[in-house]
Amino acid sequence: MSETLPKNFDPAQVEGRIYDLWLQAGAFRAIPDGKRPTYVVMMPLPNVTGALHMGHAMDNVMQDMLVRWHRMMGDDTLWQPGTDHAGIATQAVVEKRLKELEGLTRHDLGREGLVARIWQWKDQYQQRIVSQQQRMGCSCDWDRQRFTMDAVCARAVRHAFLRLFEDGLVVRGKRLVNWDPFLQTSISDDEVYHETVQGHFWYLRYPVLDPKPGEPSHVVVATTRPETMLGDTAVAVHPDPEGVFDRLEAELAERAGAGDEAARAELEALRERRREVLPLLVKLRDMARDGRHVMLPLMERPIPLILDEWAKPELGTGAVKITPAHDPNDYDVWTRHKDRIGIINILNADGTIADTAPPYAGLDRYEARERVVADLDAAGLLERVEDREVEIGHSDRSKTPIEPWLSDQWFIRMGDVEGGVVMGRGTPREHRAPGLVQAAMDAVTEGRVRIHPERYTKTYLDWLAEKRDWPVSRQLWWGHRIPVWSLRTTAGQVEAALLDGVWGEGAAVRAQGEGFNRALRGPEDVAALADLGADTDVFLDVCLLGDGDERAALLESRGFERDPDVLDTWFSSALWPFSTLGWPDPATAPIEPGQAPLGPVDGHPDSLSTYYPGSCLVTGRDIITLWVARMVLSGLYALGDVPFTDVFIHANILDGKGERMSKSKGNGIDPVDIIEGYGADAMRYVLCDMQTGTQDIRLPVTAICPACGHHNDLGDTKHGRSIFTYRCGETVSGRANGGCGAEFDVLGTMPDIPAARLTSERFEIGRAFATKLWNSARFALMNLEGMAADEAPLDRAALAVEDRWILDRLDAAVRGVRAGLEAYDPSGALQAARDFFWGELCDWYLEVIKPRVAGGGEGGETARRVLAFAMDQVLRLLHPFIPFITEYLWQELNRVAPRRGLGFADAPPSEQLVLARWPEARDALVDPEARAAFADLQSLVGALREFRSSRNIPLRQAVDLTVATPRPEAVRATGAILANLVHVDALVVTREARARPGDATVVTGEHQLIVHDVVDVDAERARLEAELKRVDKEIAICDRKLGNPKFVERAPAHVVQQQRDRRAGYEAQKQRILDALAALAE
RNA sequence: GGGCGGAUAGCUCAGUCGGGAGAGCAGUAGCCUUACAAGCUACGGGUCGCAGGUUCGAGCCCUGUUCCGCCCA
Repeated sequence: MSETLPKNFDPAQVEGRIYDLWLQAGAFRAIPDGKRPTYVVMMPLPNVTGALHMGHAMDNVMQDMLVRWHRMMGDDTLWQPGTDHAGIATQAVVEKRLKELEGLTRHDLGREGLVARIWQWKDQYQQRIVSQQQRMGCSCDWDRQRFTMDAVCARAVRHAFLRLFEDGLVVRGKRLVNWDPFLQTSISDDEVYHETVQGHFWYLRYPVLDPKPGEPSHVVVATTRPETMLGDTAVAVHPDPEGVFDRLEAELAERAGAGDEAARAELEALRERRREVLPLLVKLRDMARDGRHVMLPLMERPIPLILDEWAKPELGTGAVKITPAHDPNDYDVWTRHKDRIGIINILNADGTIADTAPPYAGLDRYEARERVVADLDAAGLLERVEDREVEIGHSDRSKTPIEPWLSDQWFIRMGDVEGGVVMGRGTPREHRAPGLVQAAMDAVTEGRVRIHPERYTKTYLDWLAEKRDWPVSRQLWWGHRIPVWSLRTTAGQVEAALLDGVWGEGAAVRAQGEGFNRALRGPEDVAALADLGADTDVFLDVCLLGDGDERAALLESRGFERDPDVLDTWFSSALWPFSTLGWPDPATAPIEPGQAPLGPVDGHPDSLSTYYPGSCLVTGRDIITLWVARMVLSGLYALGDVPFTDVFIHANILDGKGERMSKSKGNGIDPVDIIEGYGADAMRYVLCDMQTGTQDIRLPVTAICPACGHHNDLGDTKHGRSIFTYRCGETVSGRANGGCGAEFDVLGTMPDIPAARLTSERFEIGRAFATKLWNSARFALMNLEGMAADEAPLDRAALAVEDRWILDRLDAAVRGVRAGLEAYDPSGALQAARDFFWGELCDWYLEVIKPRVAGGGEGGETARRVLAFAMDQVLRLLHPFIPFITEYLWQELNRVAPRRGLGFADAPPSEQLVLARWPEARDALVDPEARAAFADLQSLVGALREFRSSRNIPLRQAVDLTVATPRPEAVRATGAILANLVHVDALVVTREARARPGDATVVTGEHQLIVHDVVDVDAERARLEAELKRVDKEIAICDRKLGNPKFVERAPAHVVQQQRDRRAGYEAQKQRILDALAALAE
């Protein structure tokens, strides 16, 4: 027996070599052949802000698992890699570094200079990301790598934008946006997070103008942001305060009547409040009806009292100040009262007060707040101040408070459009949909896109159902610049000459303004603008397709200006499933040298028609609204078809405390650290094993002290100077654990404190599994060395019962793995593979065949054939989960036993496992008889092991055994195995047997084992009596059920029968135990 | 405020059709049994969050409730 494998598996030794092998074999390349079914996964492009963390590792491993599985099933498989430019996030990171390292701002560098810097950053991180993915084993087609701002994607962006523009789906407008005064850009709702902070509620007194007798001298309004009063244009009260109180009281009374104590208390409070404020609110309502005004203090501006349901009689003072330009709700009020009230923007882009509020102009908003409060107080107009918790929206990008702000923005119309929207124009699938969002909703409700787990369908539909317009402009320099040239003018000044030379292919012209948005297709449409009235404000907007279009210069010479903004990153991400494939024309896609061609080549069809629509999108649930929905509607709009048929939502990665893992929180683990500590396969194994479909994944984080190497559980380690540093060995729980006391940092950004590597001991499970696989393969290879190279069909009649059994179990595993993968249940799939490999192949089959393979002869040869086959199948089944070690062992197996088919079950050879055929379920392997025989054997072995253990009889000490069983032939057939596994000397198998003095009796299932000459009467009696008690308990449970007439009457017959059989079995066991006790007494 | 998840062994999690609660890790005891001590064998360990209900029978179905997490407003 020669050693064919090193004794220990060293992942670092093999992973790089194996990955190179795959690359050299071109195993990951997608080459359209127009024949095989395709399987396409579009990588949720990681952004180039920074390196990948475990969350990305999860996402990538799930994709690789699916992709490798489908590749082995013979599909023409494409896993499309790439990265995202992530507008705000990346620009913010680069700007921050610029400031920190060089003390420069973006304005010092200028637009081009900053963008050049960001490209450098992108190059660096893209490389890092790709290397991380390769370390994980990702089987992407690297020859097709894309970046959302590369030439291929940029062209798609321009085409998509132009088409939307032509269709009137790109609209400009002043809208209230979430403004980040720090980054000076608007951000989407998705980029805002809310934080509850201690704030105040200021009660302000606005003097009533010319109060009549009986009227109040002031109206009191409450606000959490007093500086916004500078932009107030009205005070609103409810049009029917009595009605509101009546309705609320009725509701509460009903709940109180039903015994709800809280409702009773609320009702009391409400009645009290009604007595206090209702008369005043009624008076104010009447004053509002009368068209009365109040004086806005400090600004000395009269503003009207208006009636609007937004004013809640039950809240605050019942009267509410209206600041349309700085509050979304007030903005809505304004839209309802446009004719009577104004809208005044009091903030500059940087968060200082604008010159629309002269006394405070130039002050920062927070300084202004203090001044306004002080001035009101001095004027006797500050009634009181309450402490109060307030929710403040923060920018996820800059972590600073955002302001609702009125600004010029571009939007994509998401809702239904009169006449509908043409989807997939110019494609065979061209059709009309009511609107973009509706199309995306229909795709899911009609099952053309299926979301797994299914419950996330609701998340998707609920979000889309709001049909909100999509704000797509970002006041940034990094991104796809909006290709629109605009001229602000009036209808009377528009002349056709302005657009001379602009009409034609690749350009679209629209005129937009208050209440209109017209397509201009030629000079006659320009002339028709006259009907708007000469003084009407008009934006002439020209969208150009080409980057180098000389019409741009022409327009600029006529006073048009290019929009300075860039598109929201998600705009280009939404096109990812087809922009990467060369849409709109793969044949002319501007790919880089060395990349896979996208157009038709040598009779191969083009990539776009081959790989669109794709198959599965794999991502986390937070991306459902941001991205999945937008990809679906973009795909439908551009190509008339969905971008994928399935969406697999996987778990998020949390730390030991259940907090989401992230680099910036200091609990983020770099997958490369795990790979270096445990191996890529170990990492992948654990991630797959923990992906169960319901739970997020908790990984207790361990920091390795850079000073002494001690492992610190971050959930139980004391902080150092900051929340990102810890002290080695100092525990919160007070447990001493032998650390060195040195302080370390977990972010890697503290200049004077060494950084700790973060890891998680949870991955030991994966390493243990890899080791087990390694060792079992070593055993197999040792025994297979010198095996015949031919593949003559194996004589089925020569199969031993254990051979038939293991093949039966293998077939069950093949079915189980497939079922798990098909159900997007990686944990279940892996469990099926593991239970077979470890629990059946290693624990039983390998042990059982040892004497056969050692002894040689025909039986040994058969065992070797079955062993080779089983290992072959195990490696295939495990490959999608743990690709490196399986591929390595496959190479070894190929060397030692190149042919592994059995004749009645084939194992098609393949040089590389990555391209080997996936095992199919085979009815020929199903063998219930062998399964039953082996179940008996396992039961007997288990019983004897337990007996040996309880009586401290070591395995080296042989025993003589008589087995009494209702199936003596079957048990006799496995007798040699039994004897070998549990060291039995003389074995007798009969139908009935009686213990002799000095014997011990063990009862298991239907069998009775009599172990001879192991005299220890007291121990034996104690053991039997314990057994008797246990069996009596079981009988009692059965009796309780069977004694219940309702059970016997109503439960299904088979359940009742099962209970009776069970009772009979225990009764028989009891009798044997009693006999044994009696024999003991003799 | 609305929606979705979770709560099962010390820890991390499974639990399919409603019909005797499982795995891994940790723990205890014993094993260098000719692949594997990162292993093998055996054992101990559970009021299935709480309260009701449906049912012959509930971890599973229904209602309510507490706590935790996420999403939306």
